[in-house]
Amino acid sequence: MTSPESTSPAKRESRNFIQQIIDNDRSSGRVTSEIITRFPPEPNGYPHIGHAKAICLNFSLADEYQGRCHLRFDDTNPETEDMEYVRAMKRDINWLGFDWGVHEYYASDYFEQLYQLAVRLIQTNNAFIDSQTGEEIRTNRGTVTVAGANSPYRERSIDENLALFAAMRAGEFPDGAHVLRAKIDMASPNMLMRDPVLYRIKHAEHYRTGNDWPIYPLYDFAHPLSDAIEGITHSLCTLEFDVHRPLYDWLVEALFPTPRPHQYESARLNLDFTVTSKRKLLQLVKERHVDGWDDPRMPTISGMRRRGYTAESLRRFCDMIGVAKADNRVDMAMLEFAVRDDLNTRAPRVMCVIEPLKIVLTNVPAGSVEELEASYWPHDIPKEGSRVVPFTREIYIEKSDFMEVPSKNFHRLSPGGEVRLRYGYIIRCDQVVKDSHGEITELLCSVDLDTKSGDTSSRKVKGTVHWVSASHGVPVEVRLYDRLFNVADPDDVAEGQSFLSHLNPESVTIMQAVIEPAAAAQDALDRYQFERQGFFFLDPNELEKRNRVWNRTITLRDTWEKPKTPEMAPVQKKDSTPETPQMVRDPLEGLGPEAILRAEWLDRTYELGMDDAALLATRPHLSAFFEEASKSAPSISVANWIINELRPMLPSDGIDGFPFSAAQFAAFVQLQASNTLSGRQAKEVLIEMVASGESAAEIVDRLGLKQISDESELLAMVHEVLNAHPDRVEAYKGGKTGLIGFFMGQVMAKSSGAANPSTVKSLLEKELE
RNA sequence: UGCCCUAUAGCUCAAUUGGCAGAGCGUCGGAUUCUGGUUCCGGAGGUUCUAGGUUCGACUCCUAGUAGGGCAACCA
Repeated sequence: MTSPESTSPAKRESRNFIQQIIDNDRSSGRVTSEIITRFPPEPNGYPHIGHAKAICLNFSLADEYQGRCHLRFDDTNPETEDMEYVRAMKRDINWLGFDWGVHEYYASDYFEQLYQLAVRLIQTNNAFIDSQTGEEIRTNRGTVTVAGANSPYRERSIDENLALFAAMRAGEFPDGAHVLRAKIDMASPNMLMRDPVLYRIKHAEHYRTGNDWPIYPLYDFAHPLSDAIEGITHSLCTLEFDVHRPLYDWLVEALFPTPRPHQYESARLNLDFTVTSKRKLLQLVKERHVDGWDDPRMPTISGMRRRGYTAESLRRFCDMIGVAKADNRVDMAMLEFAVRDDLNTRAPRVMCVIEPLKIVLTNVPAGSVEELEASYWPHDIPKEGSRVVPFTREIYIEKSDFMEVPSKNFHRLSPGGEVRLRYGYIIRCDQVVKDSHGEITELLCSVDLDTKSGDTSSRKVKGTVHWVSASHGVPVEVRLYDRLFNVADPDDVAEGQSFLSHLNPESVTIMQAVIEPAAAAQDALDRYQFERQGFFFLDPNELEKRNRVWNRTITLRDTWEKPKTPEMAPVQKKDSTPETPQMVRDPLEGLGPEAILRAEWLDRTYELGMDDAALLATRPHLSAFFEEASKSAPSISVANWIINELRPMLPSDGIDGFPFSAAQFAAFVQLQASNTLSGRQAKEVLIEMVASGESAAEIVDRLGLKQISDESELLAMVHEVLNAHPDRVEAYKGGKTGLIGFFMGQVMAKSSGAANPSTVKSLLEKELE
């Protein structure tokens, strides 16, 4: 600790809250085995970007800790599930680049085991067969504000329950006749704990177990127990399952020994301009608003793959957005960045004109074909390879690269203007040819033959455009995709409206383009950047039908002439709504008459202030302790220490008693009030007192604690700290006075918290003059 | 109206657990460029939801509020 370098350790890589939990579990010994996570989809739909987040989370975490991640299909509902979805899920996880190895599981494989666990729950009187109708169960569950009522069948004998459950399993009852319920608490404020249903009768064919089972477990039963069966250590799910956690723990604790799995919840992903609810995606497909689950506009993994997104970019995106518990809505720009960044170094460049405008190069002889060499890669990407581009008298350029009346800053072609043909020559527009309607049909241009590409002495022009030979170019279909919805949050709709009303009618545009021959050849790749246009991917579905159709994966970033939104000028500050002036709150509000009297008395007698007085007045166990301790220590200090420090250390607010007497506590407060201990040391002592019940004096003695107030001793430390950080001293003198906190922290650390802070502060201020 | 979760830059997240409020994306400006791409450099952007309190020091602890989200399927 003496070397100055050691005081500024390399900045630690930031850890999300789940990584922190796992780190803790390992260092505290809660988990001694390897880390085992799981990804548990229900096979009832195609995986989408939200699944991708969960897949990346679970598999990456397992990878990071050299554990493993199971793939488990949560297939306990026979009515919605299908093998098709299992296949899609497995294919997409693999495509994303993750491998579950041999650890492929199905909740349906546990049906027998789960059944036996349910029997055990009945045997231990933790579950019963309820014969109420679904309607009755619902009404008797109560509401969020009123407690439910026990089922009349709740006290059936264990034997009767066992017999009934066996008969259910044997298929002797019709759907809905009985259910198995956990016996927990119909008055619980958590609705999930009001005797939740564990098993229901359902005579339905399951896609894997066929008609073997007339009863099926529910998620709340199957999920935690499947986790326990597989030895999952960390079971991650989305936020809305947080209310299920007590039930998860209840079941696992009732049926499994330690170590048990634990559930942790994080926020689901919301992405701008799209929807991810399974119901809505299904509706888009069924009502043919899109072309199927893998329509390139869909946020499904298969859709994004077909559009040309890469697995790497999706993984990168998931990494970028992180994991937290706050509801979120991720900016599309984040995804687009990840995609472009990956594609930039991955996709060779070719030229394709999407909206052709014919150009006749008047000084190029008809029939001449010059073969121009063109690199597949720009100068800044260290990859090799090139192709030949035919240059002929008639070529196409992009319609938008010509303006008859150029706007300011337009530096492409205009009458009399010049532009460079990429990999070719500089041309000048000599004449604009129009038809009888005044529509431009072609441009007559002349080539400056001294300006061939690669000629370093060649002069420079502002603009460079892509082009394709009219005679050698190949016609090809391209599909340009835009966002599926035209508002950021399609779910945000007025009463009676559907998210469909926000569908973007122009989310796809089909164009007949002309592409350079190299990219249309048999040995051409399936992914290119069309220069100045974007990244394109050969549609795999069309390719199977022997059609070459290019999907635009994403445009290039375009910083030219952004349409400025009208209200751009004054940056809208978020409304801080100071409309309602903060009311001066009465701390006594809501208190009973005797509590008010008591609070007023406490305030008067001890000069506590009404806030603290009210708090103590409503907590008799605290105020008794306070009054007793106040006999031998300053009352305000006692109150502050009780309210701010002691109380949060005690379980259930200290209502179950204190680990020491009020007199002992007073002695402790006195130690600090008399300046024997610094505030920091005092906190340390208090923690020890709560943990061990030792007296403050004993702890102070044992740990050798004593506040350092001696100025010369402190000054030495101050000098040491300042000398160790000349750069920061400089910064401080330059006006960065917030650094006083840094210096304070350094001195406090050096003295192990023993330094008298006010003395240190004044010394520091004096030294830094 | 009960219980639970959440709130830090425009967006998504950090802040070594009480000690310099930072990063990526976006945005704006400049340099480079035969892609208005890329790359490089720089700037702006903060009442850490609010109001009190504890502390030498609070995003972090205490009190009271506010706002958003979740929970009352025999779905997952």
